[in-house]
Amino acid sequence: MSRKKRAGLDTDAVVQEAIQLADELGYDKLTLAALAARLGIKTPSLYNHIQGLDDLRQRMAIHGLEGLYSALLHAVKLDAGNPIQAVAEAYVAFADENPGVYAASLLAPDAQVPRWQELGEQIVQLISNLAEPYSLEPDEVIHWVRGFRSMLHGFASLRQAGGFGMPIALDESLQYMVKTYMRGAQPQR
Amino acid sequence: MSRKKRAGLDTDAVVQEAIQLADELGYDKLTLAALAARLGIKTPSLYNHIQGLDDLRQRMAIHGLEGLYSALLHAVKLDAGNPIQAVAEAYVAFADENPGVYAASLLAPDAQVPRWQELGEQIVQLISNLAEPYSLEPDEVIHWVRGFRSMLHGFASLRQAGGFGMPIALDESLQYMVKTYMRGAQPQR
DNA sequence: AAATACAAACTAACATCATTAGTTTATTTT
DNA sequence: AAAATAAACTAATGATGTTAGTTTGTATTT
Repeated sequence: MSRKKRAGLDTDAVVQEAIQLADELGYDKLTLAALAARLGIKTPSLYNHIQGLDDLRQRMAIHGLEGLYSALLHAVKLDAGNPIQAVAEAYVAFADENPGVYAASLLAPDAQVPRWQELGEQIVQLISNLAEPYSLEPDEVIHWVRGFRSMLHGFASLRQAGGFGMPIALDESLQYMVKTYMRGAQPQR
Repeated sequence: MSRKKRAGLDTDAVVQEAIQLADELGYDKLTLAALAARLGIKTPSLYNHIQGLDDLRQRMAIHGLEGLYSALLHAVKLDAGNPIQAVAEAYVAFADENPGVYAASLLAPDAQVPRWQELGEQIVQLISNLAEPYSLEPDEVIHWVRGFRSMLHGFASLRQAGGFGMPIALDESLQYMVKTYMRGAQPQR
């Protein structure tokens, strides 16, 4: 059952180390050479576990979406008071703490990989559920979800890129943004 | 006054061609080799006009911000009816039509380059002006601007990355998002 | 008009990177 | 113990960015 090979390496260990490296160096600075060195093997040996750089990035993307989904789910379960704010904070925190894998998760999903598509749908579903209190039309729910995701990704992305200049009171900015979007979605009386 | 050299090339022509190439191939696929070939010169000759790939990307970023600012300004001047929606549409359209240069414009501004900082501030100022009707406190204006930029960048970025799945009714989604944010920012009566 | 200066092209060379092919070796299975 | 297999290796190739040093065409100066 348990096959042990020379260095105890398998695909998952390689991807895991790649994620860690990408978080440290930045997604675009991740190289197979650096990864191999870190694992104590030569670059070509990586091809025993992954198909190449593109394949590695795909696997990182899937790990990223799994982590993100898990973080969002956890936020919903924990904070029942204001799930929308909780999800927003969890989303941004995840991107902040796992910049490498978050960048990978933005890769255009390959339709050939069902798990990929599936994870995307799960995340959309989770966010859709957040819109329930607003009693929106089905079409509007789609718009609401797209808007919410845009806000969160945009905020996380700009923040990561240093696009906000001085990083002062960013938490308040996130809160304000989400609060404002929520208030705007509320039925007008 | 007018110096003509061998191939009529100058820094600006190189950057211009690089932008065009990046828009065609994608920002990350832009290589000095491809750029040189397109200009009919050898790769090292590029170094007579630019300092290297990083320098080229910086120049592309500045051109991108100039183009973006210009597009937003134009939208404000033209559509006096709903300047916020007009700016949002102009922003997303610019990112859509100039994907390469828009990607470049997201580079973290180098504090050593004044023009860069300056353009960022101009864009922030332009967006700040949009918040005037809401009579917000100074702190709130900052939050409002950050939120608005996050929405627009997130929308443009996710759309570009194919993150929205089926690209159905994206214009309506953008309208909904902006409308909702606007409504939420309105003083409650 | 001839000489000089200079900018912009070139060739040659190097380091790094991803990738493929073929080989060795350690572990597992028979 | 022998055979099979998986995972490491070496060697080699083609791209890429970059630097150094050289040639050459245009512009300026004499």
